[in-house]
Amino acid sequence: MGTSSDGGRPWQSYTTAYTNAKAGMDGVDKDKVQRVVYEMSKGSKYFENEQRKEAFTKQKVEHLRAQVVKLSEKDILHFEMIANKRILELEASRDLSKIWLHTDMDAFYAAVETLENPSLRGKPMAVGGLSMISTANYEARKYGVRAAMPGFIACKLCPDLIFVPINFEKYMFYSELTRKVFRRYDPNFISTSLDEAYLNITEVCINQGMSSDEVATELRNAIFEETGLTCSAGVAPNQMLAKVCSDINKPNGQFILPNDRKAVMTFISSLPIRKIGGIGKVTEHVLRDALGIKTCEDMLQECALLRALFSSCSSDFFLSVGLGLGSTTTPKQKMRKSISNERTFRTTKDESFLLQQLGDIAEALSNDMDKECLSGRTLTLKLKTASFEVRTRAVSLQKFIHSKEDILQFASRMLKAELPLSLRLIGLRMSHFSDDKIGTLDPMQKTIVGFLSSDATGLSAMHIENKDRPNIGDKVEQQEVFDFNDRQSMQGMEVGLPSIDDHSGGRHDGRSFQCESLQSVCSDDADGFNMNSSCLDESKSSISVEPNRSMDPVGATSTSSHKAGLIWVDDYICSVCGIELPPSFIEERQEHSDYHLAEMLQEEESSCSSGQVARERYRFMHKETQAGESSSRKKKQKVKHIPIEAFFSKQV
DNA sequence: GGGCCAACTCGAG
DNA sequence: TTCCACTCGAGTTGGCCC
Repeated sequence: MGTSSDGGRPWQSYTTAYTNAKAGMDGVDKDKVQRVVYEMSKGSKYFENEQRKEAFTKQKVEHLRAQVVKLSEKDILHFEMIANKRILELEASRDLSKIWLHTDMDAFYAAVETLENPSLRGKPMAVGGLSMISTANYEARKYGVRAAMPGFIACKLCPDLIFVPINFEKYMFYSELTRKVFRRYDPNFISTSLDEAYLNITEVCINQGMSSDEVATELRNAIFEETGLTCSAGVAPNQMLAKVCSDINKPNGQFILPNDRKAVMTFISSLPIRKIGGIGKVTEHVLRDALGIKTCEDMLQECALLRALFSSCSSDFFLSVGLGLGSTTTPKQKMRKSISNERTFRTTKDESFLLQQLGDIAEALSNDMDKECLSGRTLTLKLKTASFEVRTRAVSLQKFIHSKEDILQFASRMLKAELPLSLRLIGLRMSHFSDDKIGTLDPMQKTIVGFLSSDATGLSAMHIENKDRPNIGDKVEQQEVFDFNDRQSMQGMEVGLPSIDDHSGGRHDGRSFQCESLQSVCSDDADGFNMNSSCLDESKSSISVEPNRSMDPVGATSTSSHKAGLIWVDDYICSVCGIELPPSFIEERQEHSDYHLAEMLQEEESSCSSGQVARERYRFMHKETQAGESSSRKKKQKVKHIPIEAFFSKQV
């Protein structure tokens, strides 16, 4: 982003959610749009935050590249064999018997506003405000104006742009009209938003003796007659492809992909991965720059790398994309999982103002919950600082709440624990709803939180007011001493293979563990949060060691190889747990061996009366290898399995 | 080993 | 002059506990 390598055109590398092409933007001078966006953004806090985020993505890319370099030819062949086997399995699951139709209303909000106010017709118009645009009509898109773009930037691109405020009631009314039409074709249609839906039109095609092309035309005509609005449609053998197809002939058009394997594979071969739902800016960047994957076909070409570097569920998703596979079933009715309310305001550190905002948000959230008869027990506070850094703090309660008073009580505690802080956004989210809607069940009856808590008011997992000593639940306070960005930047790399970079003991919770153990190690210090680093390192393993005991390193090493009994079956598979690691991943294999050694020592410890020898041996080995922290990750990877249908948002 | 938890990222519309 | 939203779902992690 704006480096010396950009040839004096730094805006070309500044990409946002709104600098990519969208329907109706084919003739737009992309370079000009990017330059304007860049010029209006550079130097701002927002811009700086975007730079930080991009730096983290680049770290991910570099990490993956390093892993690729380490793979030997033998490794590649090995993973290619596994990937090819998986491709055959996925291919066998291909279902070409269903016909799915995806509809997408054309510039929905803008079209509704124009329908109700015809004087807007033919003029560039956007729904939203100076801070953010929700959608823009096709006249505005010719200037590069589009959804998710700040209004003040849109004004620069199109000085004559007309702004219309959002009116959700109107959009919901028209959305319901479209749904009445959808029901005629598929009573169980899947609505993904006010203006999009998936319909299984298999039966309609068979029963009415119509082609999918004819059904799509008829449906679009019906929607126009009922609403006066146009929409686009895509037809394909599955939902993923139908969604891609509906974008091809936008606006007011349709595209039919036949239920034929050859047609699907031809269609998918040159399709950019960014067109696939679930692959966004970050994933595209990582796959392109680390593995050279640009099209869906590339996913199959690089199947060995995908299998080697990502978890099985991630690589399954990528391979499915390469094969043009997607969901062909209608899921059961989904229940709401959370409800939230947030608002942005002018950056301030005025405590009374922030608490006033919090009260308003709590009231709005409570009203929204009452409308849906919801009552929840997990309350999450979201904060956005002046530098656009987002923080969240959550509390799980002993009772289900929904009233403004209850919400505000717990939200205020969390907010006050963070102040003083300069903020630009506050949000509240409620989750873990009661089954009986607004109810009085005791949710903590079988949970450990209630066991830990002595707080009769309901605050259990947090101990905000207790600043005197560290506590397992003191996540809010411990956050203060932890640079979460550093940790988070590496988080996405920990897929498929254990990370060699992370010996820190984990994230915030890892630190909280360290702080807790310091209570015994550094008991002289009244304030558990001001430990120096050496003290933290010392406490890492949370073991107190008697100084006079000694350990024979040779003996310890031989125990490692002998008693853990770890061999690599077929050069790749751990004989103890079955996890797969290529021979060239020397450090990772060493970590893995250490993990099993630690396991073995733990067993030894439990059968030994004092356990001291085993602990010291472990401590010695741990220090020698600088490893052992990623062991639980390996365990998780081994057992984790997510069905392909459920995996529609990837993790990288 | 598995469920739960808190804090976080990513993506969508 | 104005200066980058809001809502929701789904995934990850390490730690805790039974």
